[in-house]
Amino acid sequence: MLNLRKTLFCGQCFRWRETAPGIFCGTVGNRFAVFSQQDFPQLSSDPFWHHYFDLDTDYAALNQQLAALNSNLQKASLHGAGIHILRQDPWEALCSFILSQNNNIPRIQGIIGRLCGGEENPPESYNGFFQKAAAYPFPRPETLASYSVEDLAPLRCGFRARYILDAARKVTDGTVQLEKLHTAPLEEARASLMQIIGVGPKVANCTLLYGLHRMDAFPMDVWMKRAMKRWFPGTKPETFGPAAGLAQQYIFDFIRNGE
DNA sequence: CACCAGGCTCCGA
DNA sequence: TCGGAGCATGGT
Repeated sequence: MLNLRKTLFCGQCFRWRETAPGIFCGTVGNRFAVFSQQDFPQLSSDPFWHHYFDLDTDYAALNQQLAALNSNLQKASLHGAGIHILRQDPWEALCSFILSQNNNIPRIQGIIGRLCGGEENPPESYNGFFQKAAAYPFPRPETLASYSVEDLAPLRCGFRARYILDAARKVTDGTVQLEKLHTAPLEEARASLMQIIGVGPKVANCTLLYGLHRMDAFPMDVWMKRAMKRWFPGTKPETFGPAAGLAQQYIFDFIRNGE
């Protein structure tokens, strides 16, 4: 059973807000939504949200596979049960994780909110719940490609501004073809993304996992290195198999909220 | 005031 | 190829 709060706030996406206890507001594509946990399973009948929340994937089966590999991973997967890997827009995921580097989640949310315009232009209210969830679509790469670093100054994203612009240009001119990365070999897809200034292995892997639903991608960072050393000494990411990305998300969530 | 934040680039050995 | 400073900004 999908857990909305865990799924939306485990660090895989940045445009949702819990505007009141149990009330989640966010924008996906050009749809602004207000959900609560009770909206499931009714939500699953809507094809758009069904796809976004990845309701066709058998997470129970994946959990069992992961839990069987290692007792520590079993703990992490129990703690993370209910997390789904969202099917986010590749471009939005790429931008989000470029902005996430050397940054923290609240500030990432703020920057992305400003990038989408919702922080400066909030609708008057939405069922009384609206606070600062950005009810505006994520800007397209063609739009951002026409901007300059100075134009992005109001975002206050610092040195990441030129990275965003380089990403926008390379996606717009076809240097990086995001849709092709769905089926490209993992290493090839990673190398393609790393043509972008400011995109290293971590950002590339996060883009693949969260933006292209490449469950085989394993974002390795300082957190994960620490976790691997502590809980899985001598283990390599490949050990986690085709659901390595999901394992990574469980472990990340476990470090943040469990442990 | 120091330190940190889901890293990456650049530079020097 | 490897290690470490520097990077802009905001929060604690």
